[in-house]
Amino acid sequence: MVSMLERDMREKFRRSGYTLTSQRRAVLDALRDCKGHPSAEEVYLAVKKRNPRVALGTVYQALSVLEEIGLIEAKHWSETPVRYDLNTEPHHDIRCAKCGAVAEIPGVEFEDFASRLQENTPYEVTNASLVIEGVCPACRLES
Amino acid sequence: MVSMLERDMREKFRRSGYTLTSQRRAVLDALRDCKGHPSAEEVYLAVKKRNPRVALGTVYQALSVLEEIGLIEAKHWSETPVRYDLNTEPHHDIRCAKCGAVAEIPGVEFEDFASRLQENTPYEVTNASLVIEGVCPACRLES
DNA sequence: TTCGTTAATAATAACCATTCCTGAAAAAAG
DNA sequence: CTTTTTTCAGGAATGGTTATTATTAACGAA
Repeated sequence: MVSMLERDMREKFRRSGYTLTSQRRAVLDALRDCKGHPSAEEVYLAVKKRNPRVALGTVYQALSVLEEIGLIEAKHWSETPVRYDLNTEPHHDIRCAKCGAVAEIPGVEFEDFASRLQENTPYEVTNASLVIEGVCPACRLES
Repeated sequence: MVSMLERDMREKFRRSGYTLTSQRRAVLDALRDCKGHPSAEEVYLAVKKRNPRVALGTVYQALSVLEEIGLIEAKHWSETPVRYDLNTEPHHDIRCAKCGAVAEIPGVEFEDFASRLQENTPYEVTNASLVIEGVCPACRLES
């Protein structure tokens, strides 16, 4: 059985004109396995376990392509580095300002809000993402 | 007449324990004059016109302090560098992905949405900002 | 298939926004 | 005024990301 994700991936590559190389697939696989929100460096390390010859620059380029065709999403929290996330169900991520732990926030409908943005600007809204920061329960106990 | 902003500024400095130095004031003034959303470098250049001896590092440190005490807001768009904004009325900024022009989007109530976030996560939400990107009318005509 | 063309990769150097470090200066406290 | 603490200027260092270049792989046409 071919997964939903698998078909979506092939379709998006086909439409974009980019080729689905083994490196790009490896980056996608790494993001799928790694449940968290890895940085480019972390993705690089994960990919390297399978294929030691891959270069960090290739991972950056792959992440950029995957984001462009909408398979993944880049989260620009106030701290560097940028972290990446599979672009699956609509959800929001909150990041602990102390320990960096990332959790998802479900059940908050953002799409209505986003569409109302479009009604209030002459710009063509291409991307509206929510960057949420907070303190996780564990870190709250410590302080 | 002492402006609202002036009083707010003094109050926030008093409460924070930081000293209101001429450099920090100059950075705040630069942000007030510069209607756009300047980068640290741009703020540095503006400040330097008045006081050529100021260092770039000082501007970074001042921006960091001003953000910490809530006088300004840092906008982390997907493109570096970080851009800064006076923290006045609640509003959202949209940034053109092509030319970088920034415009405000009014009349979209975000606070209700943000407070609902808190109900859906065990994290203590400290900051929720909206990062919106799009294409401005001028750039849309060109393409 | 084979040739020619284009796209993608590996390796590494370069870039640049930001942070760190040091001694000097200024401000606050006593 | 003296001591203590904070802030600053100048510059070096850091680190995430991008650019460069030669090589390799994928694609298309004959």
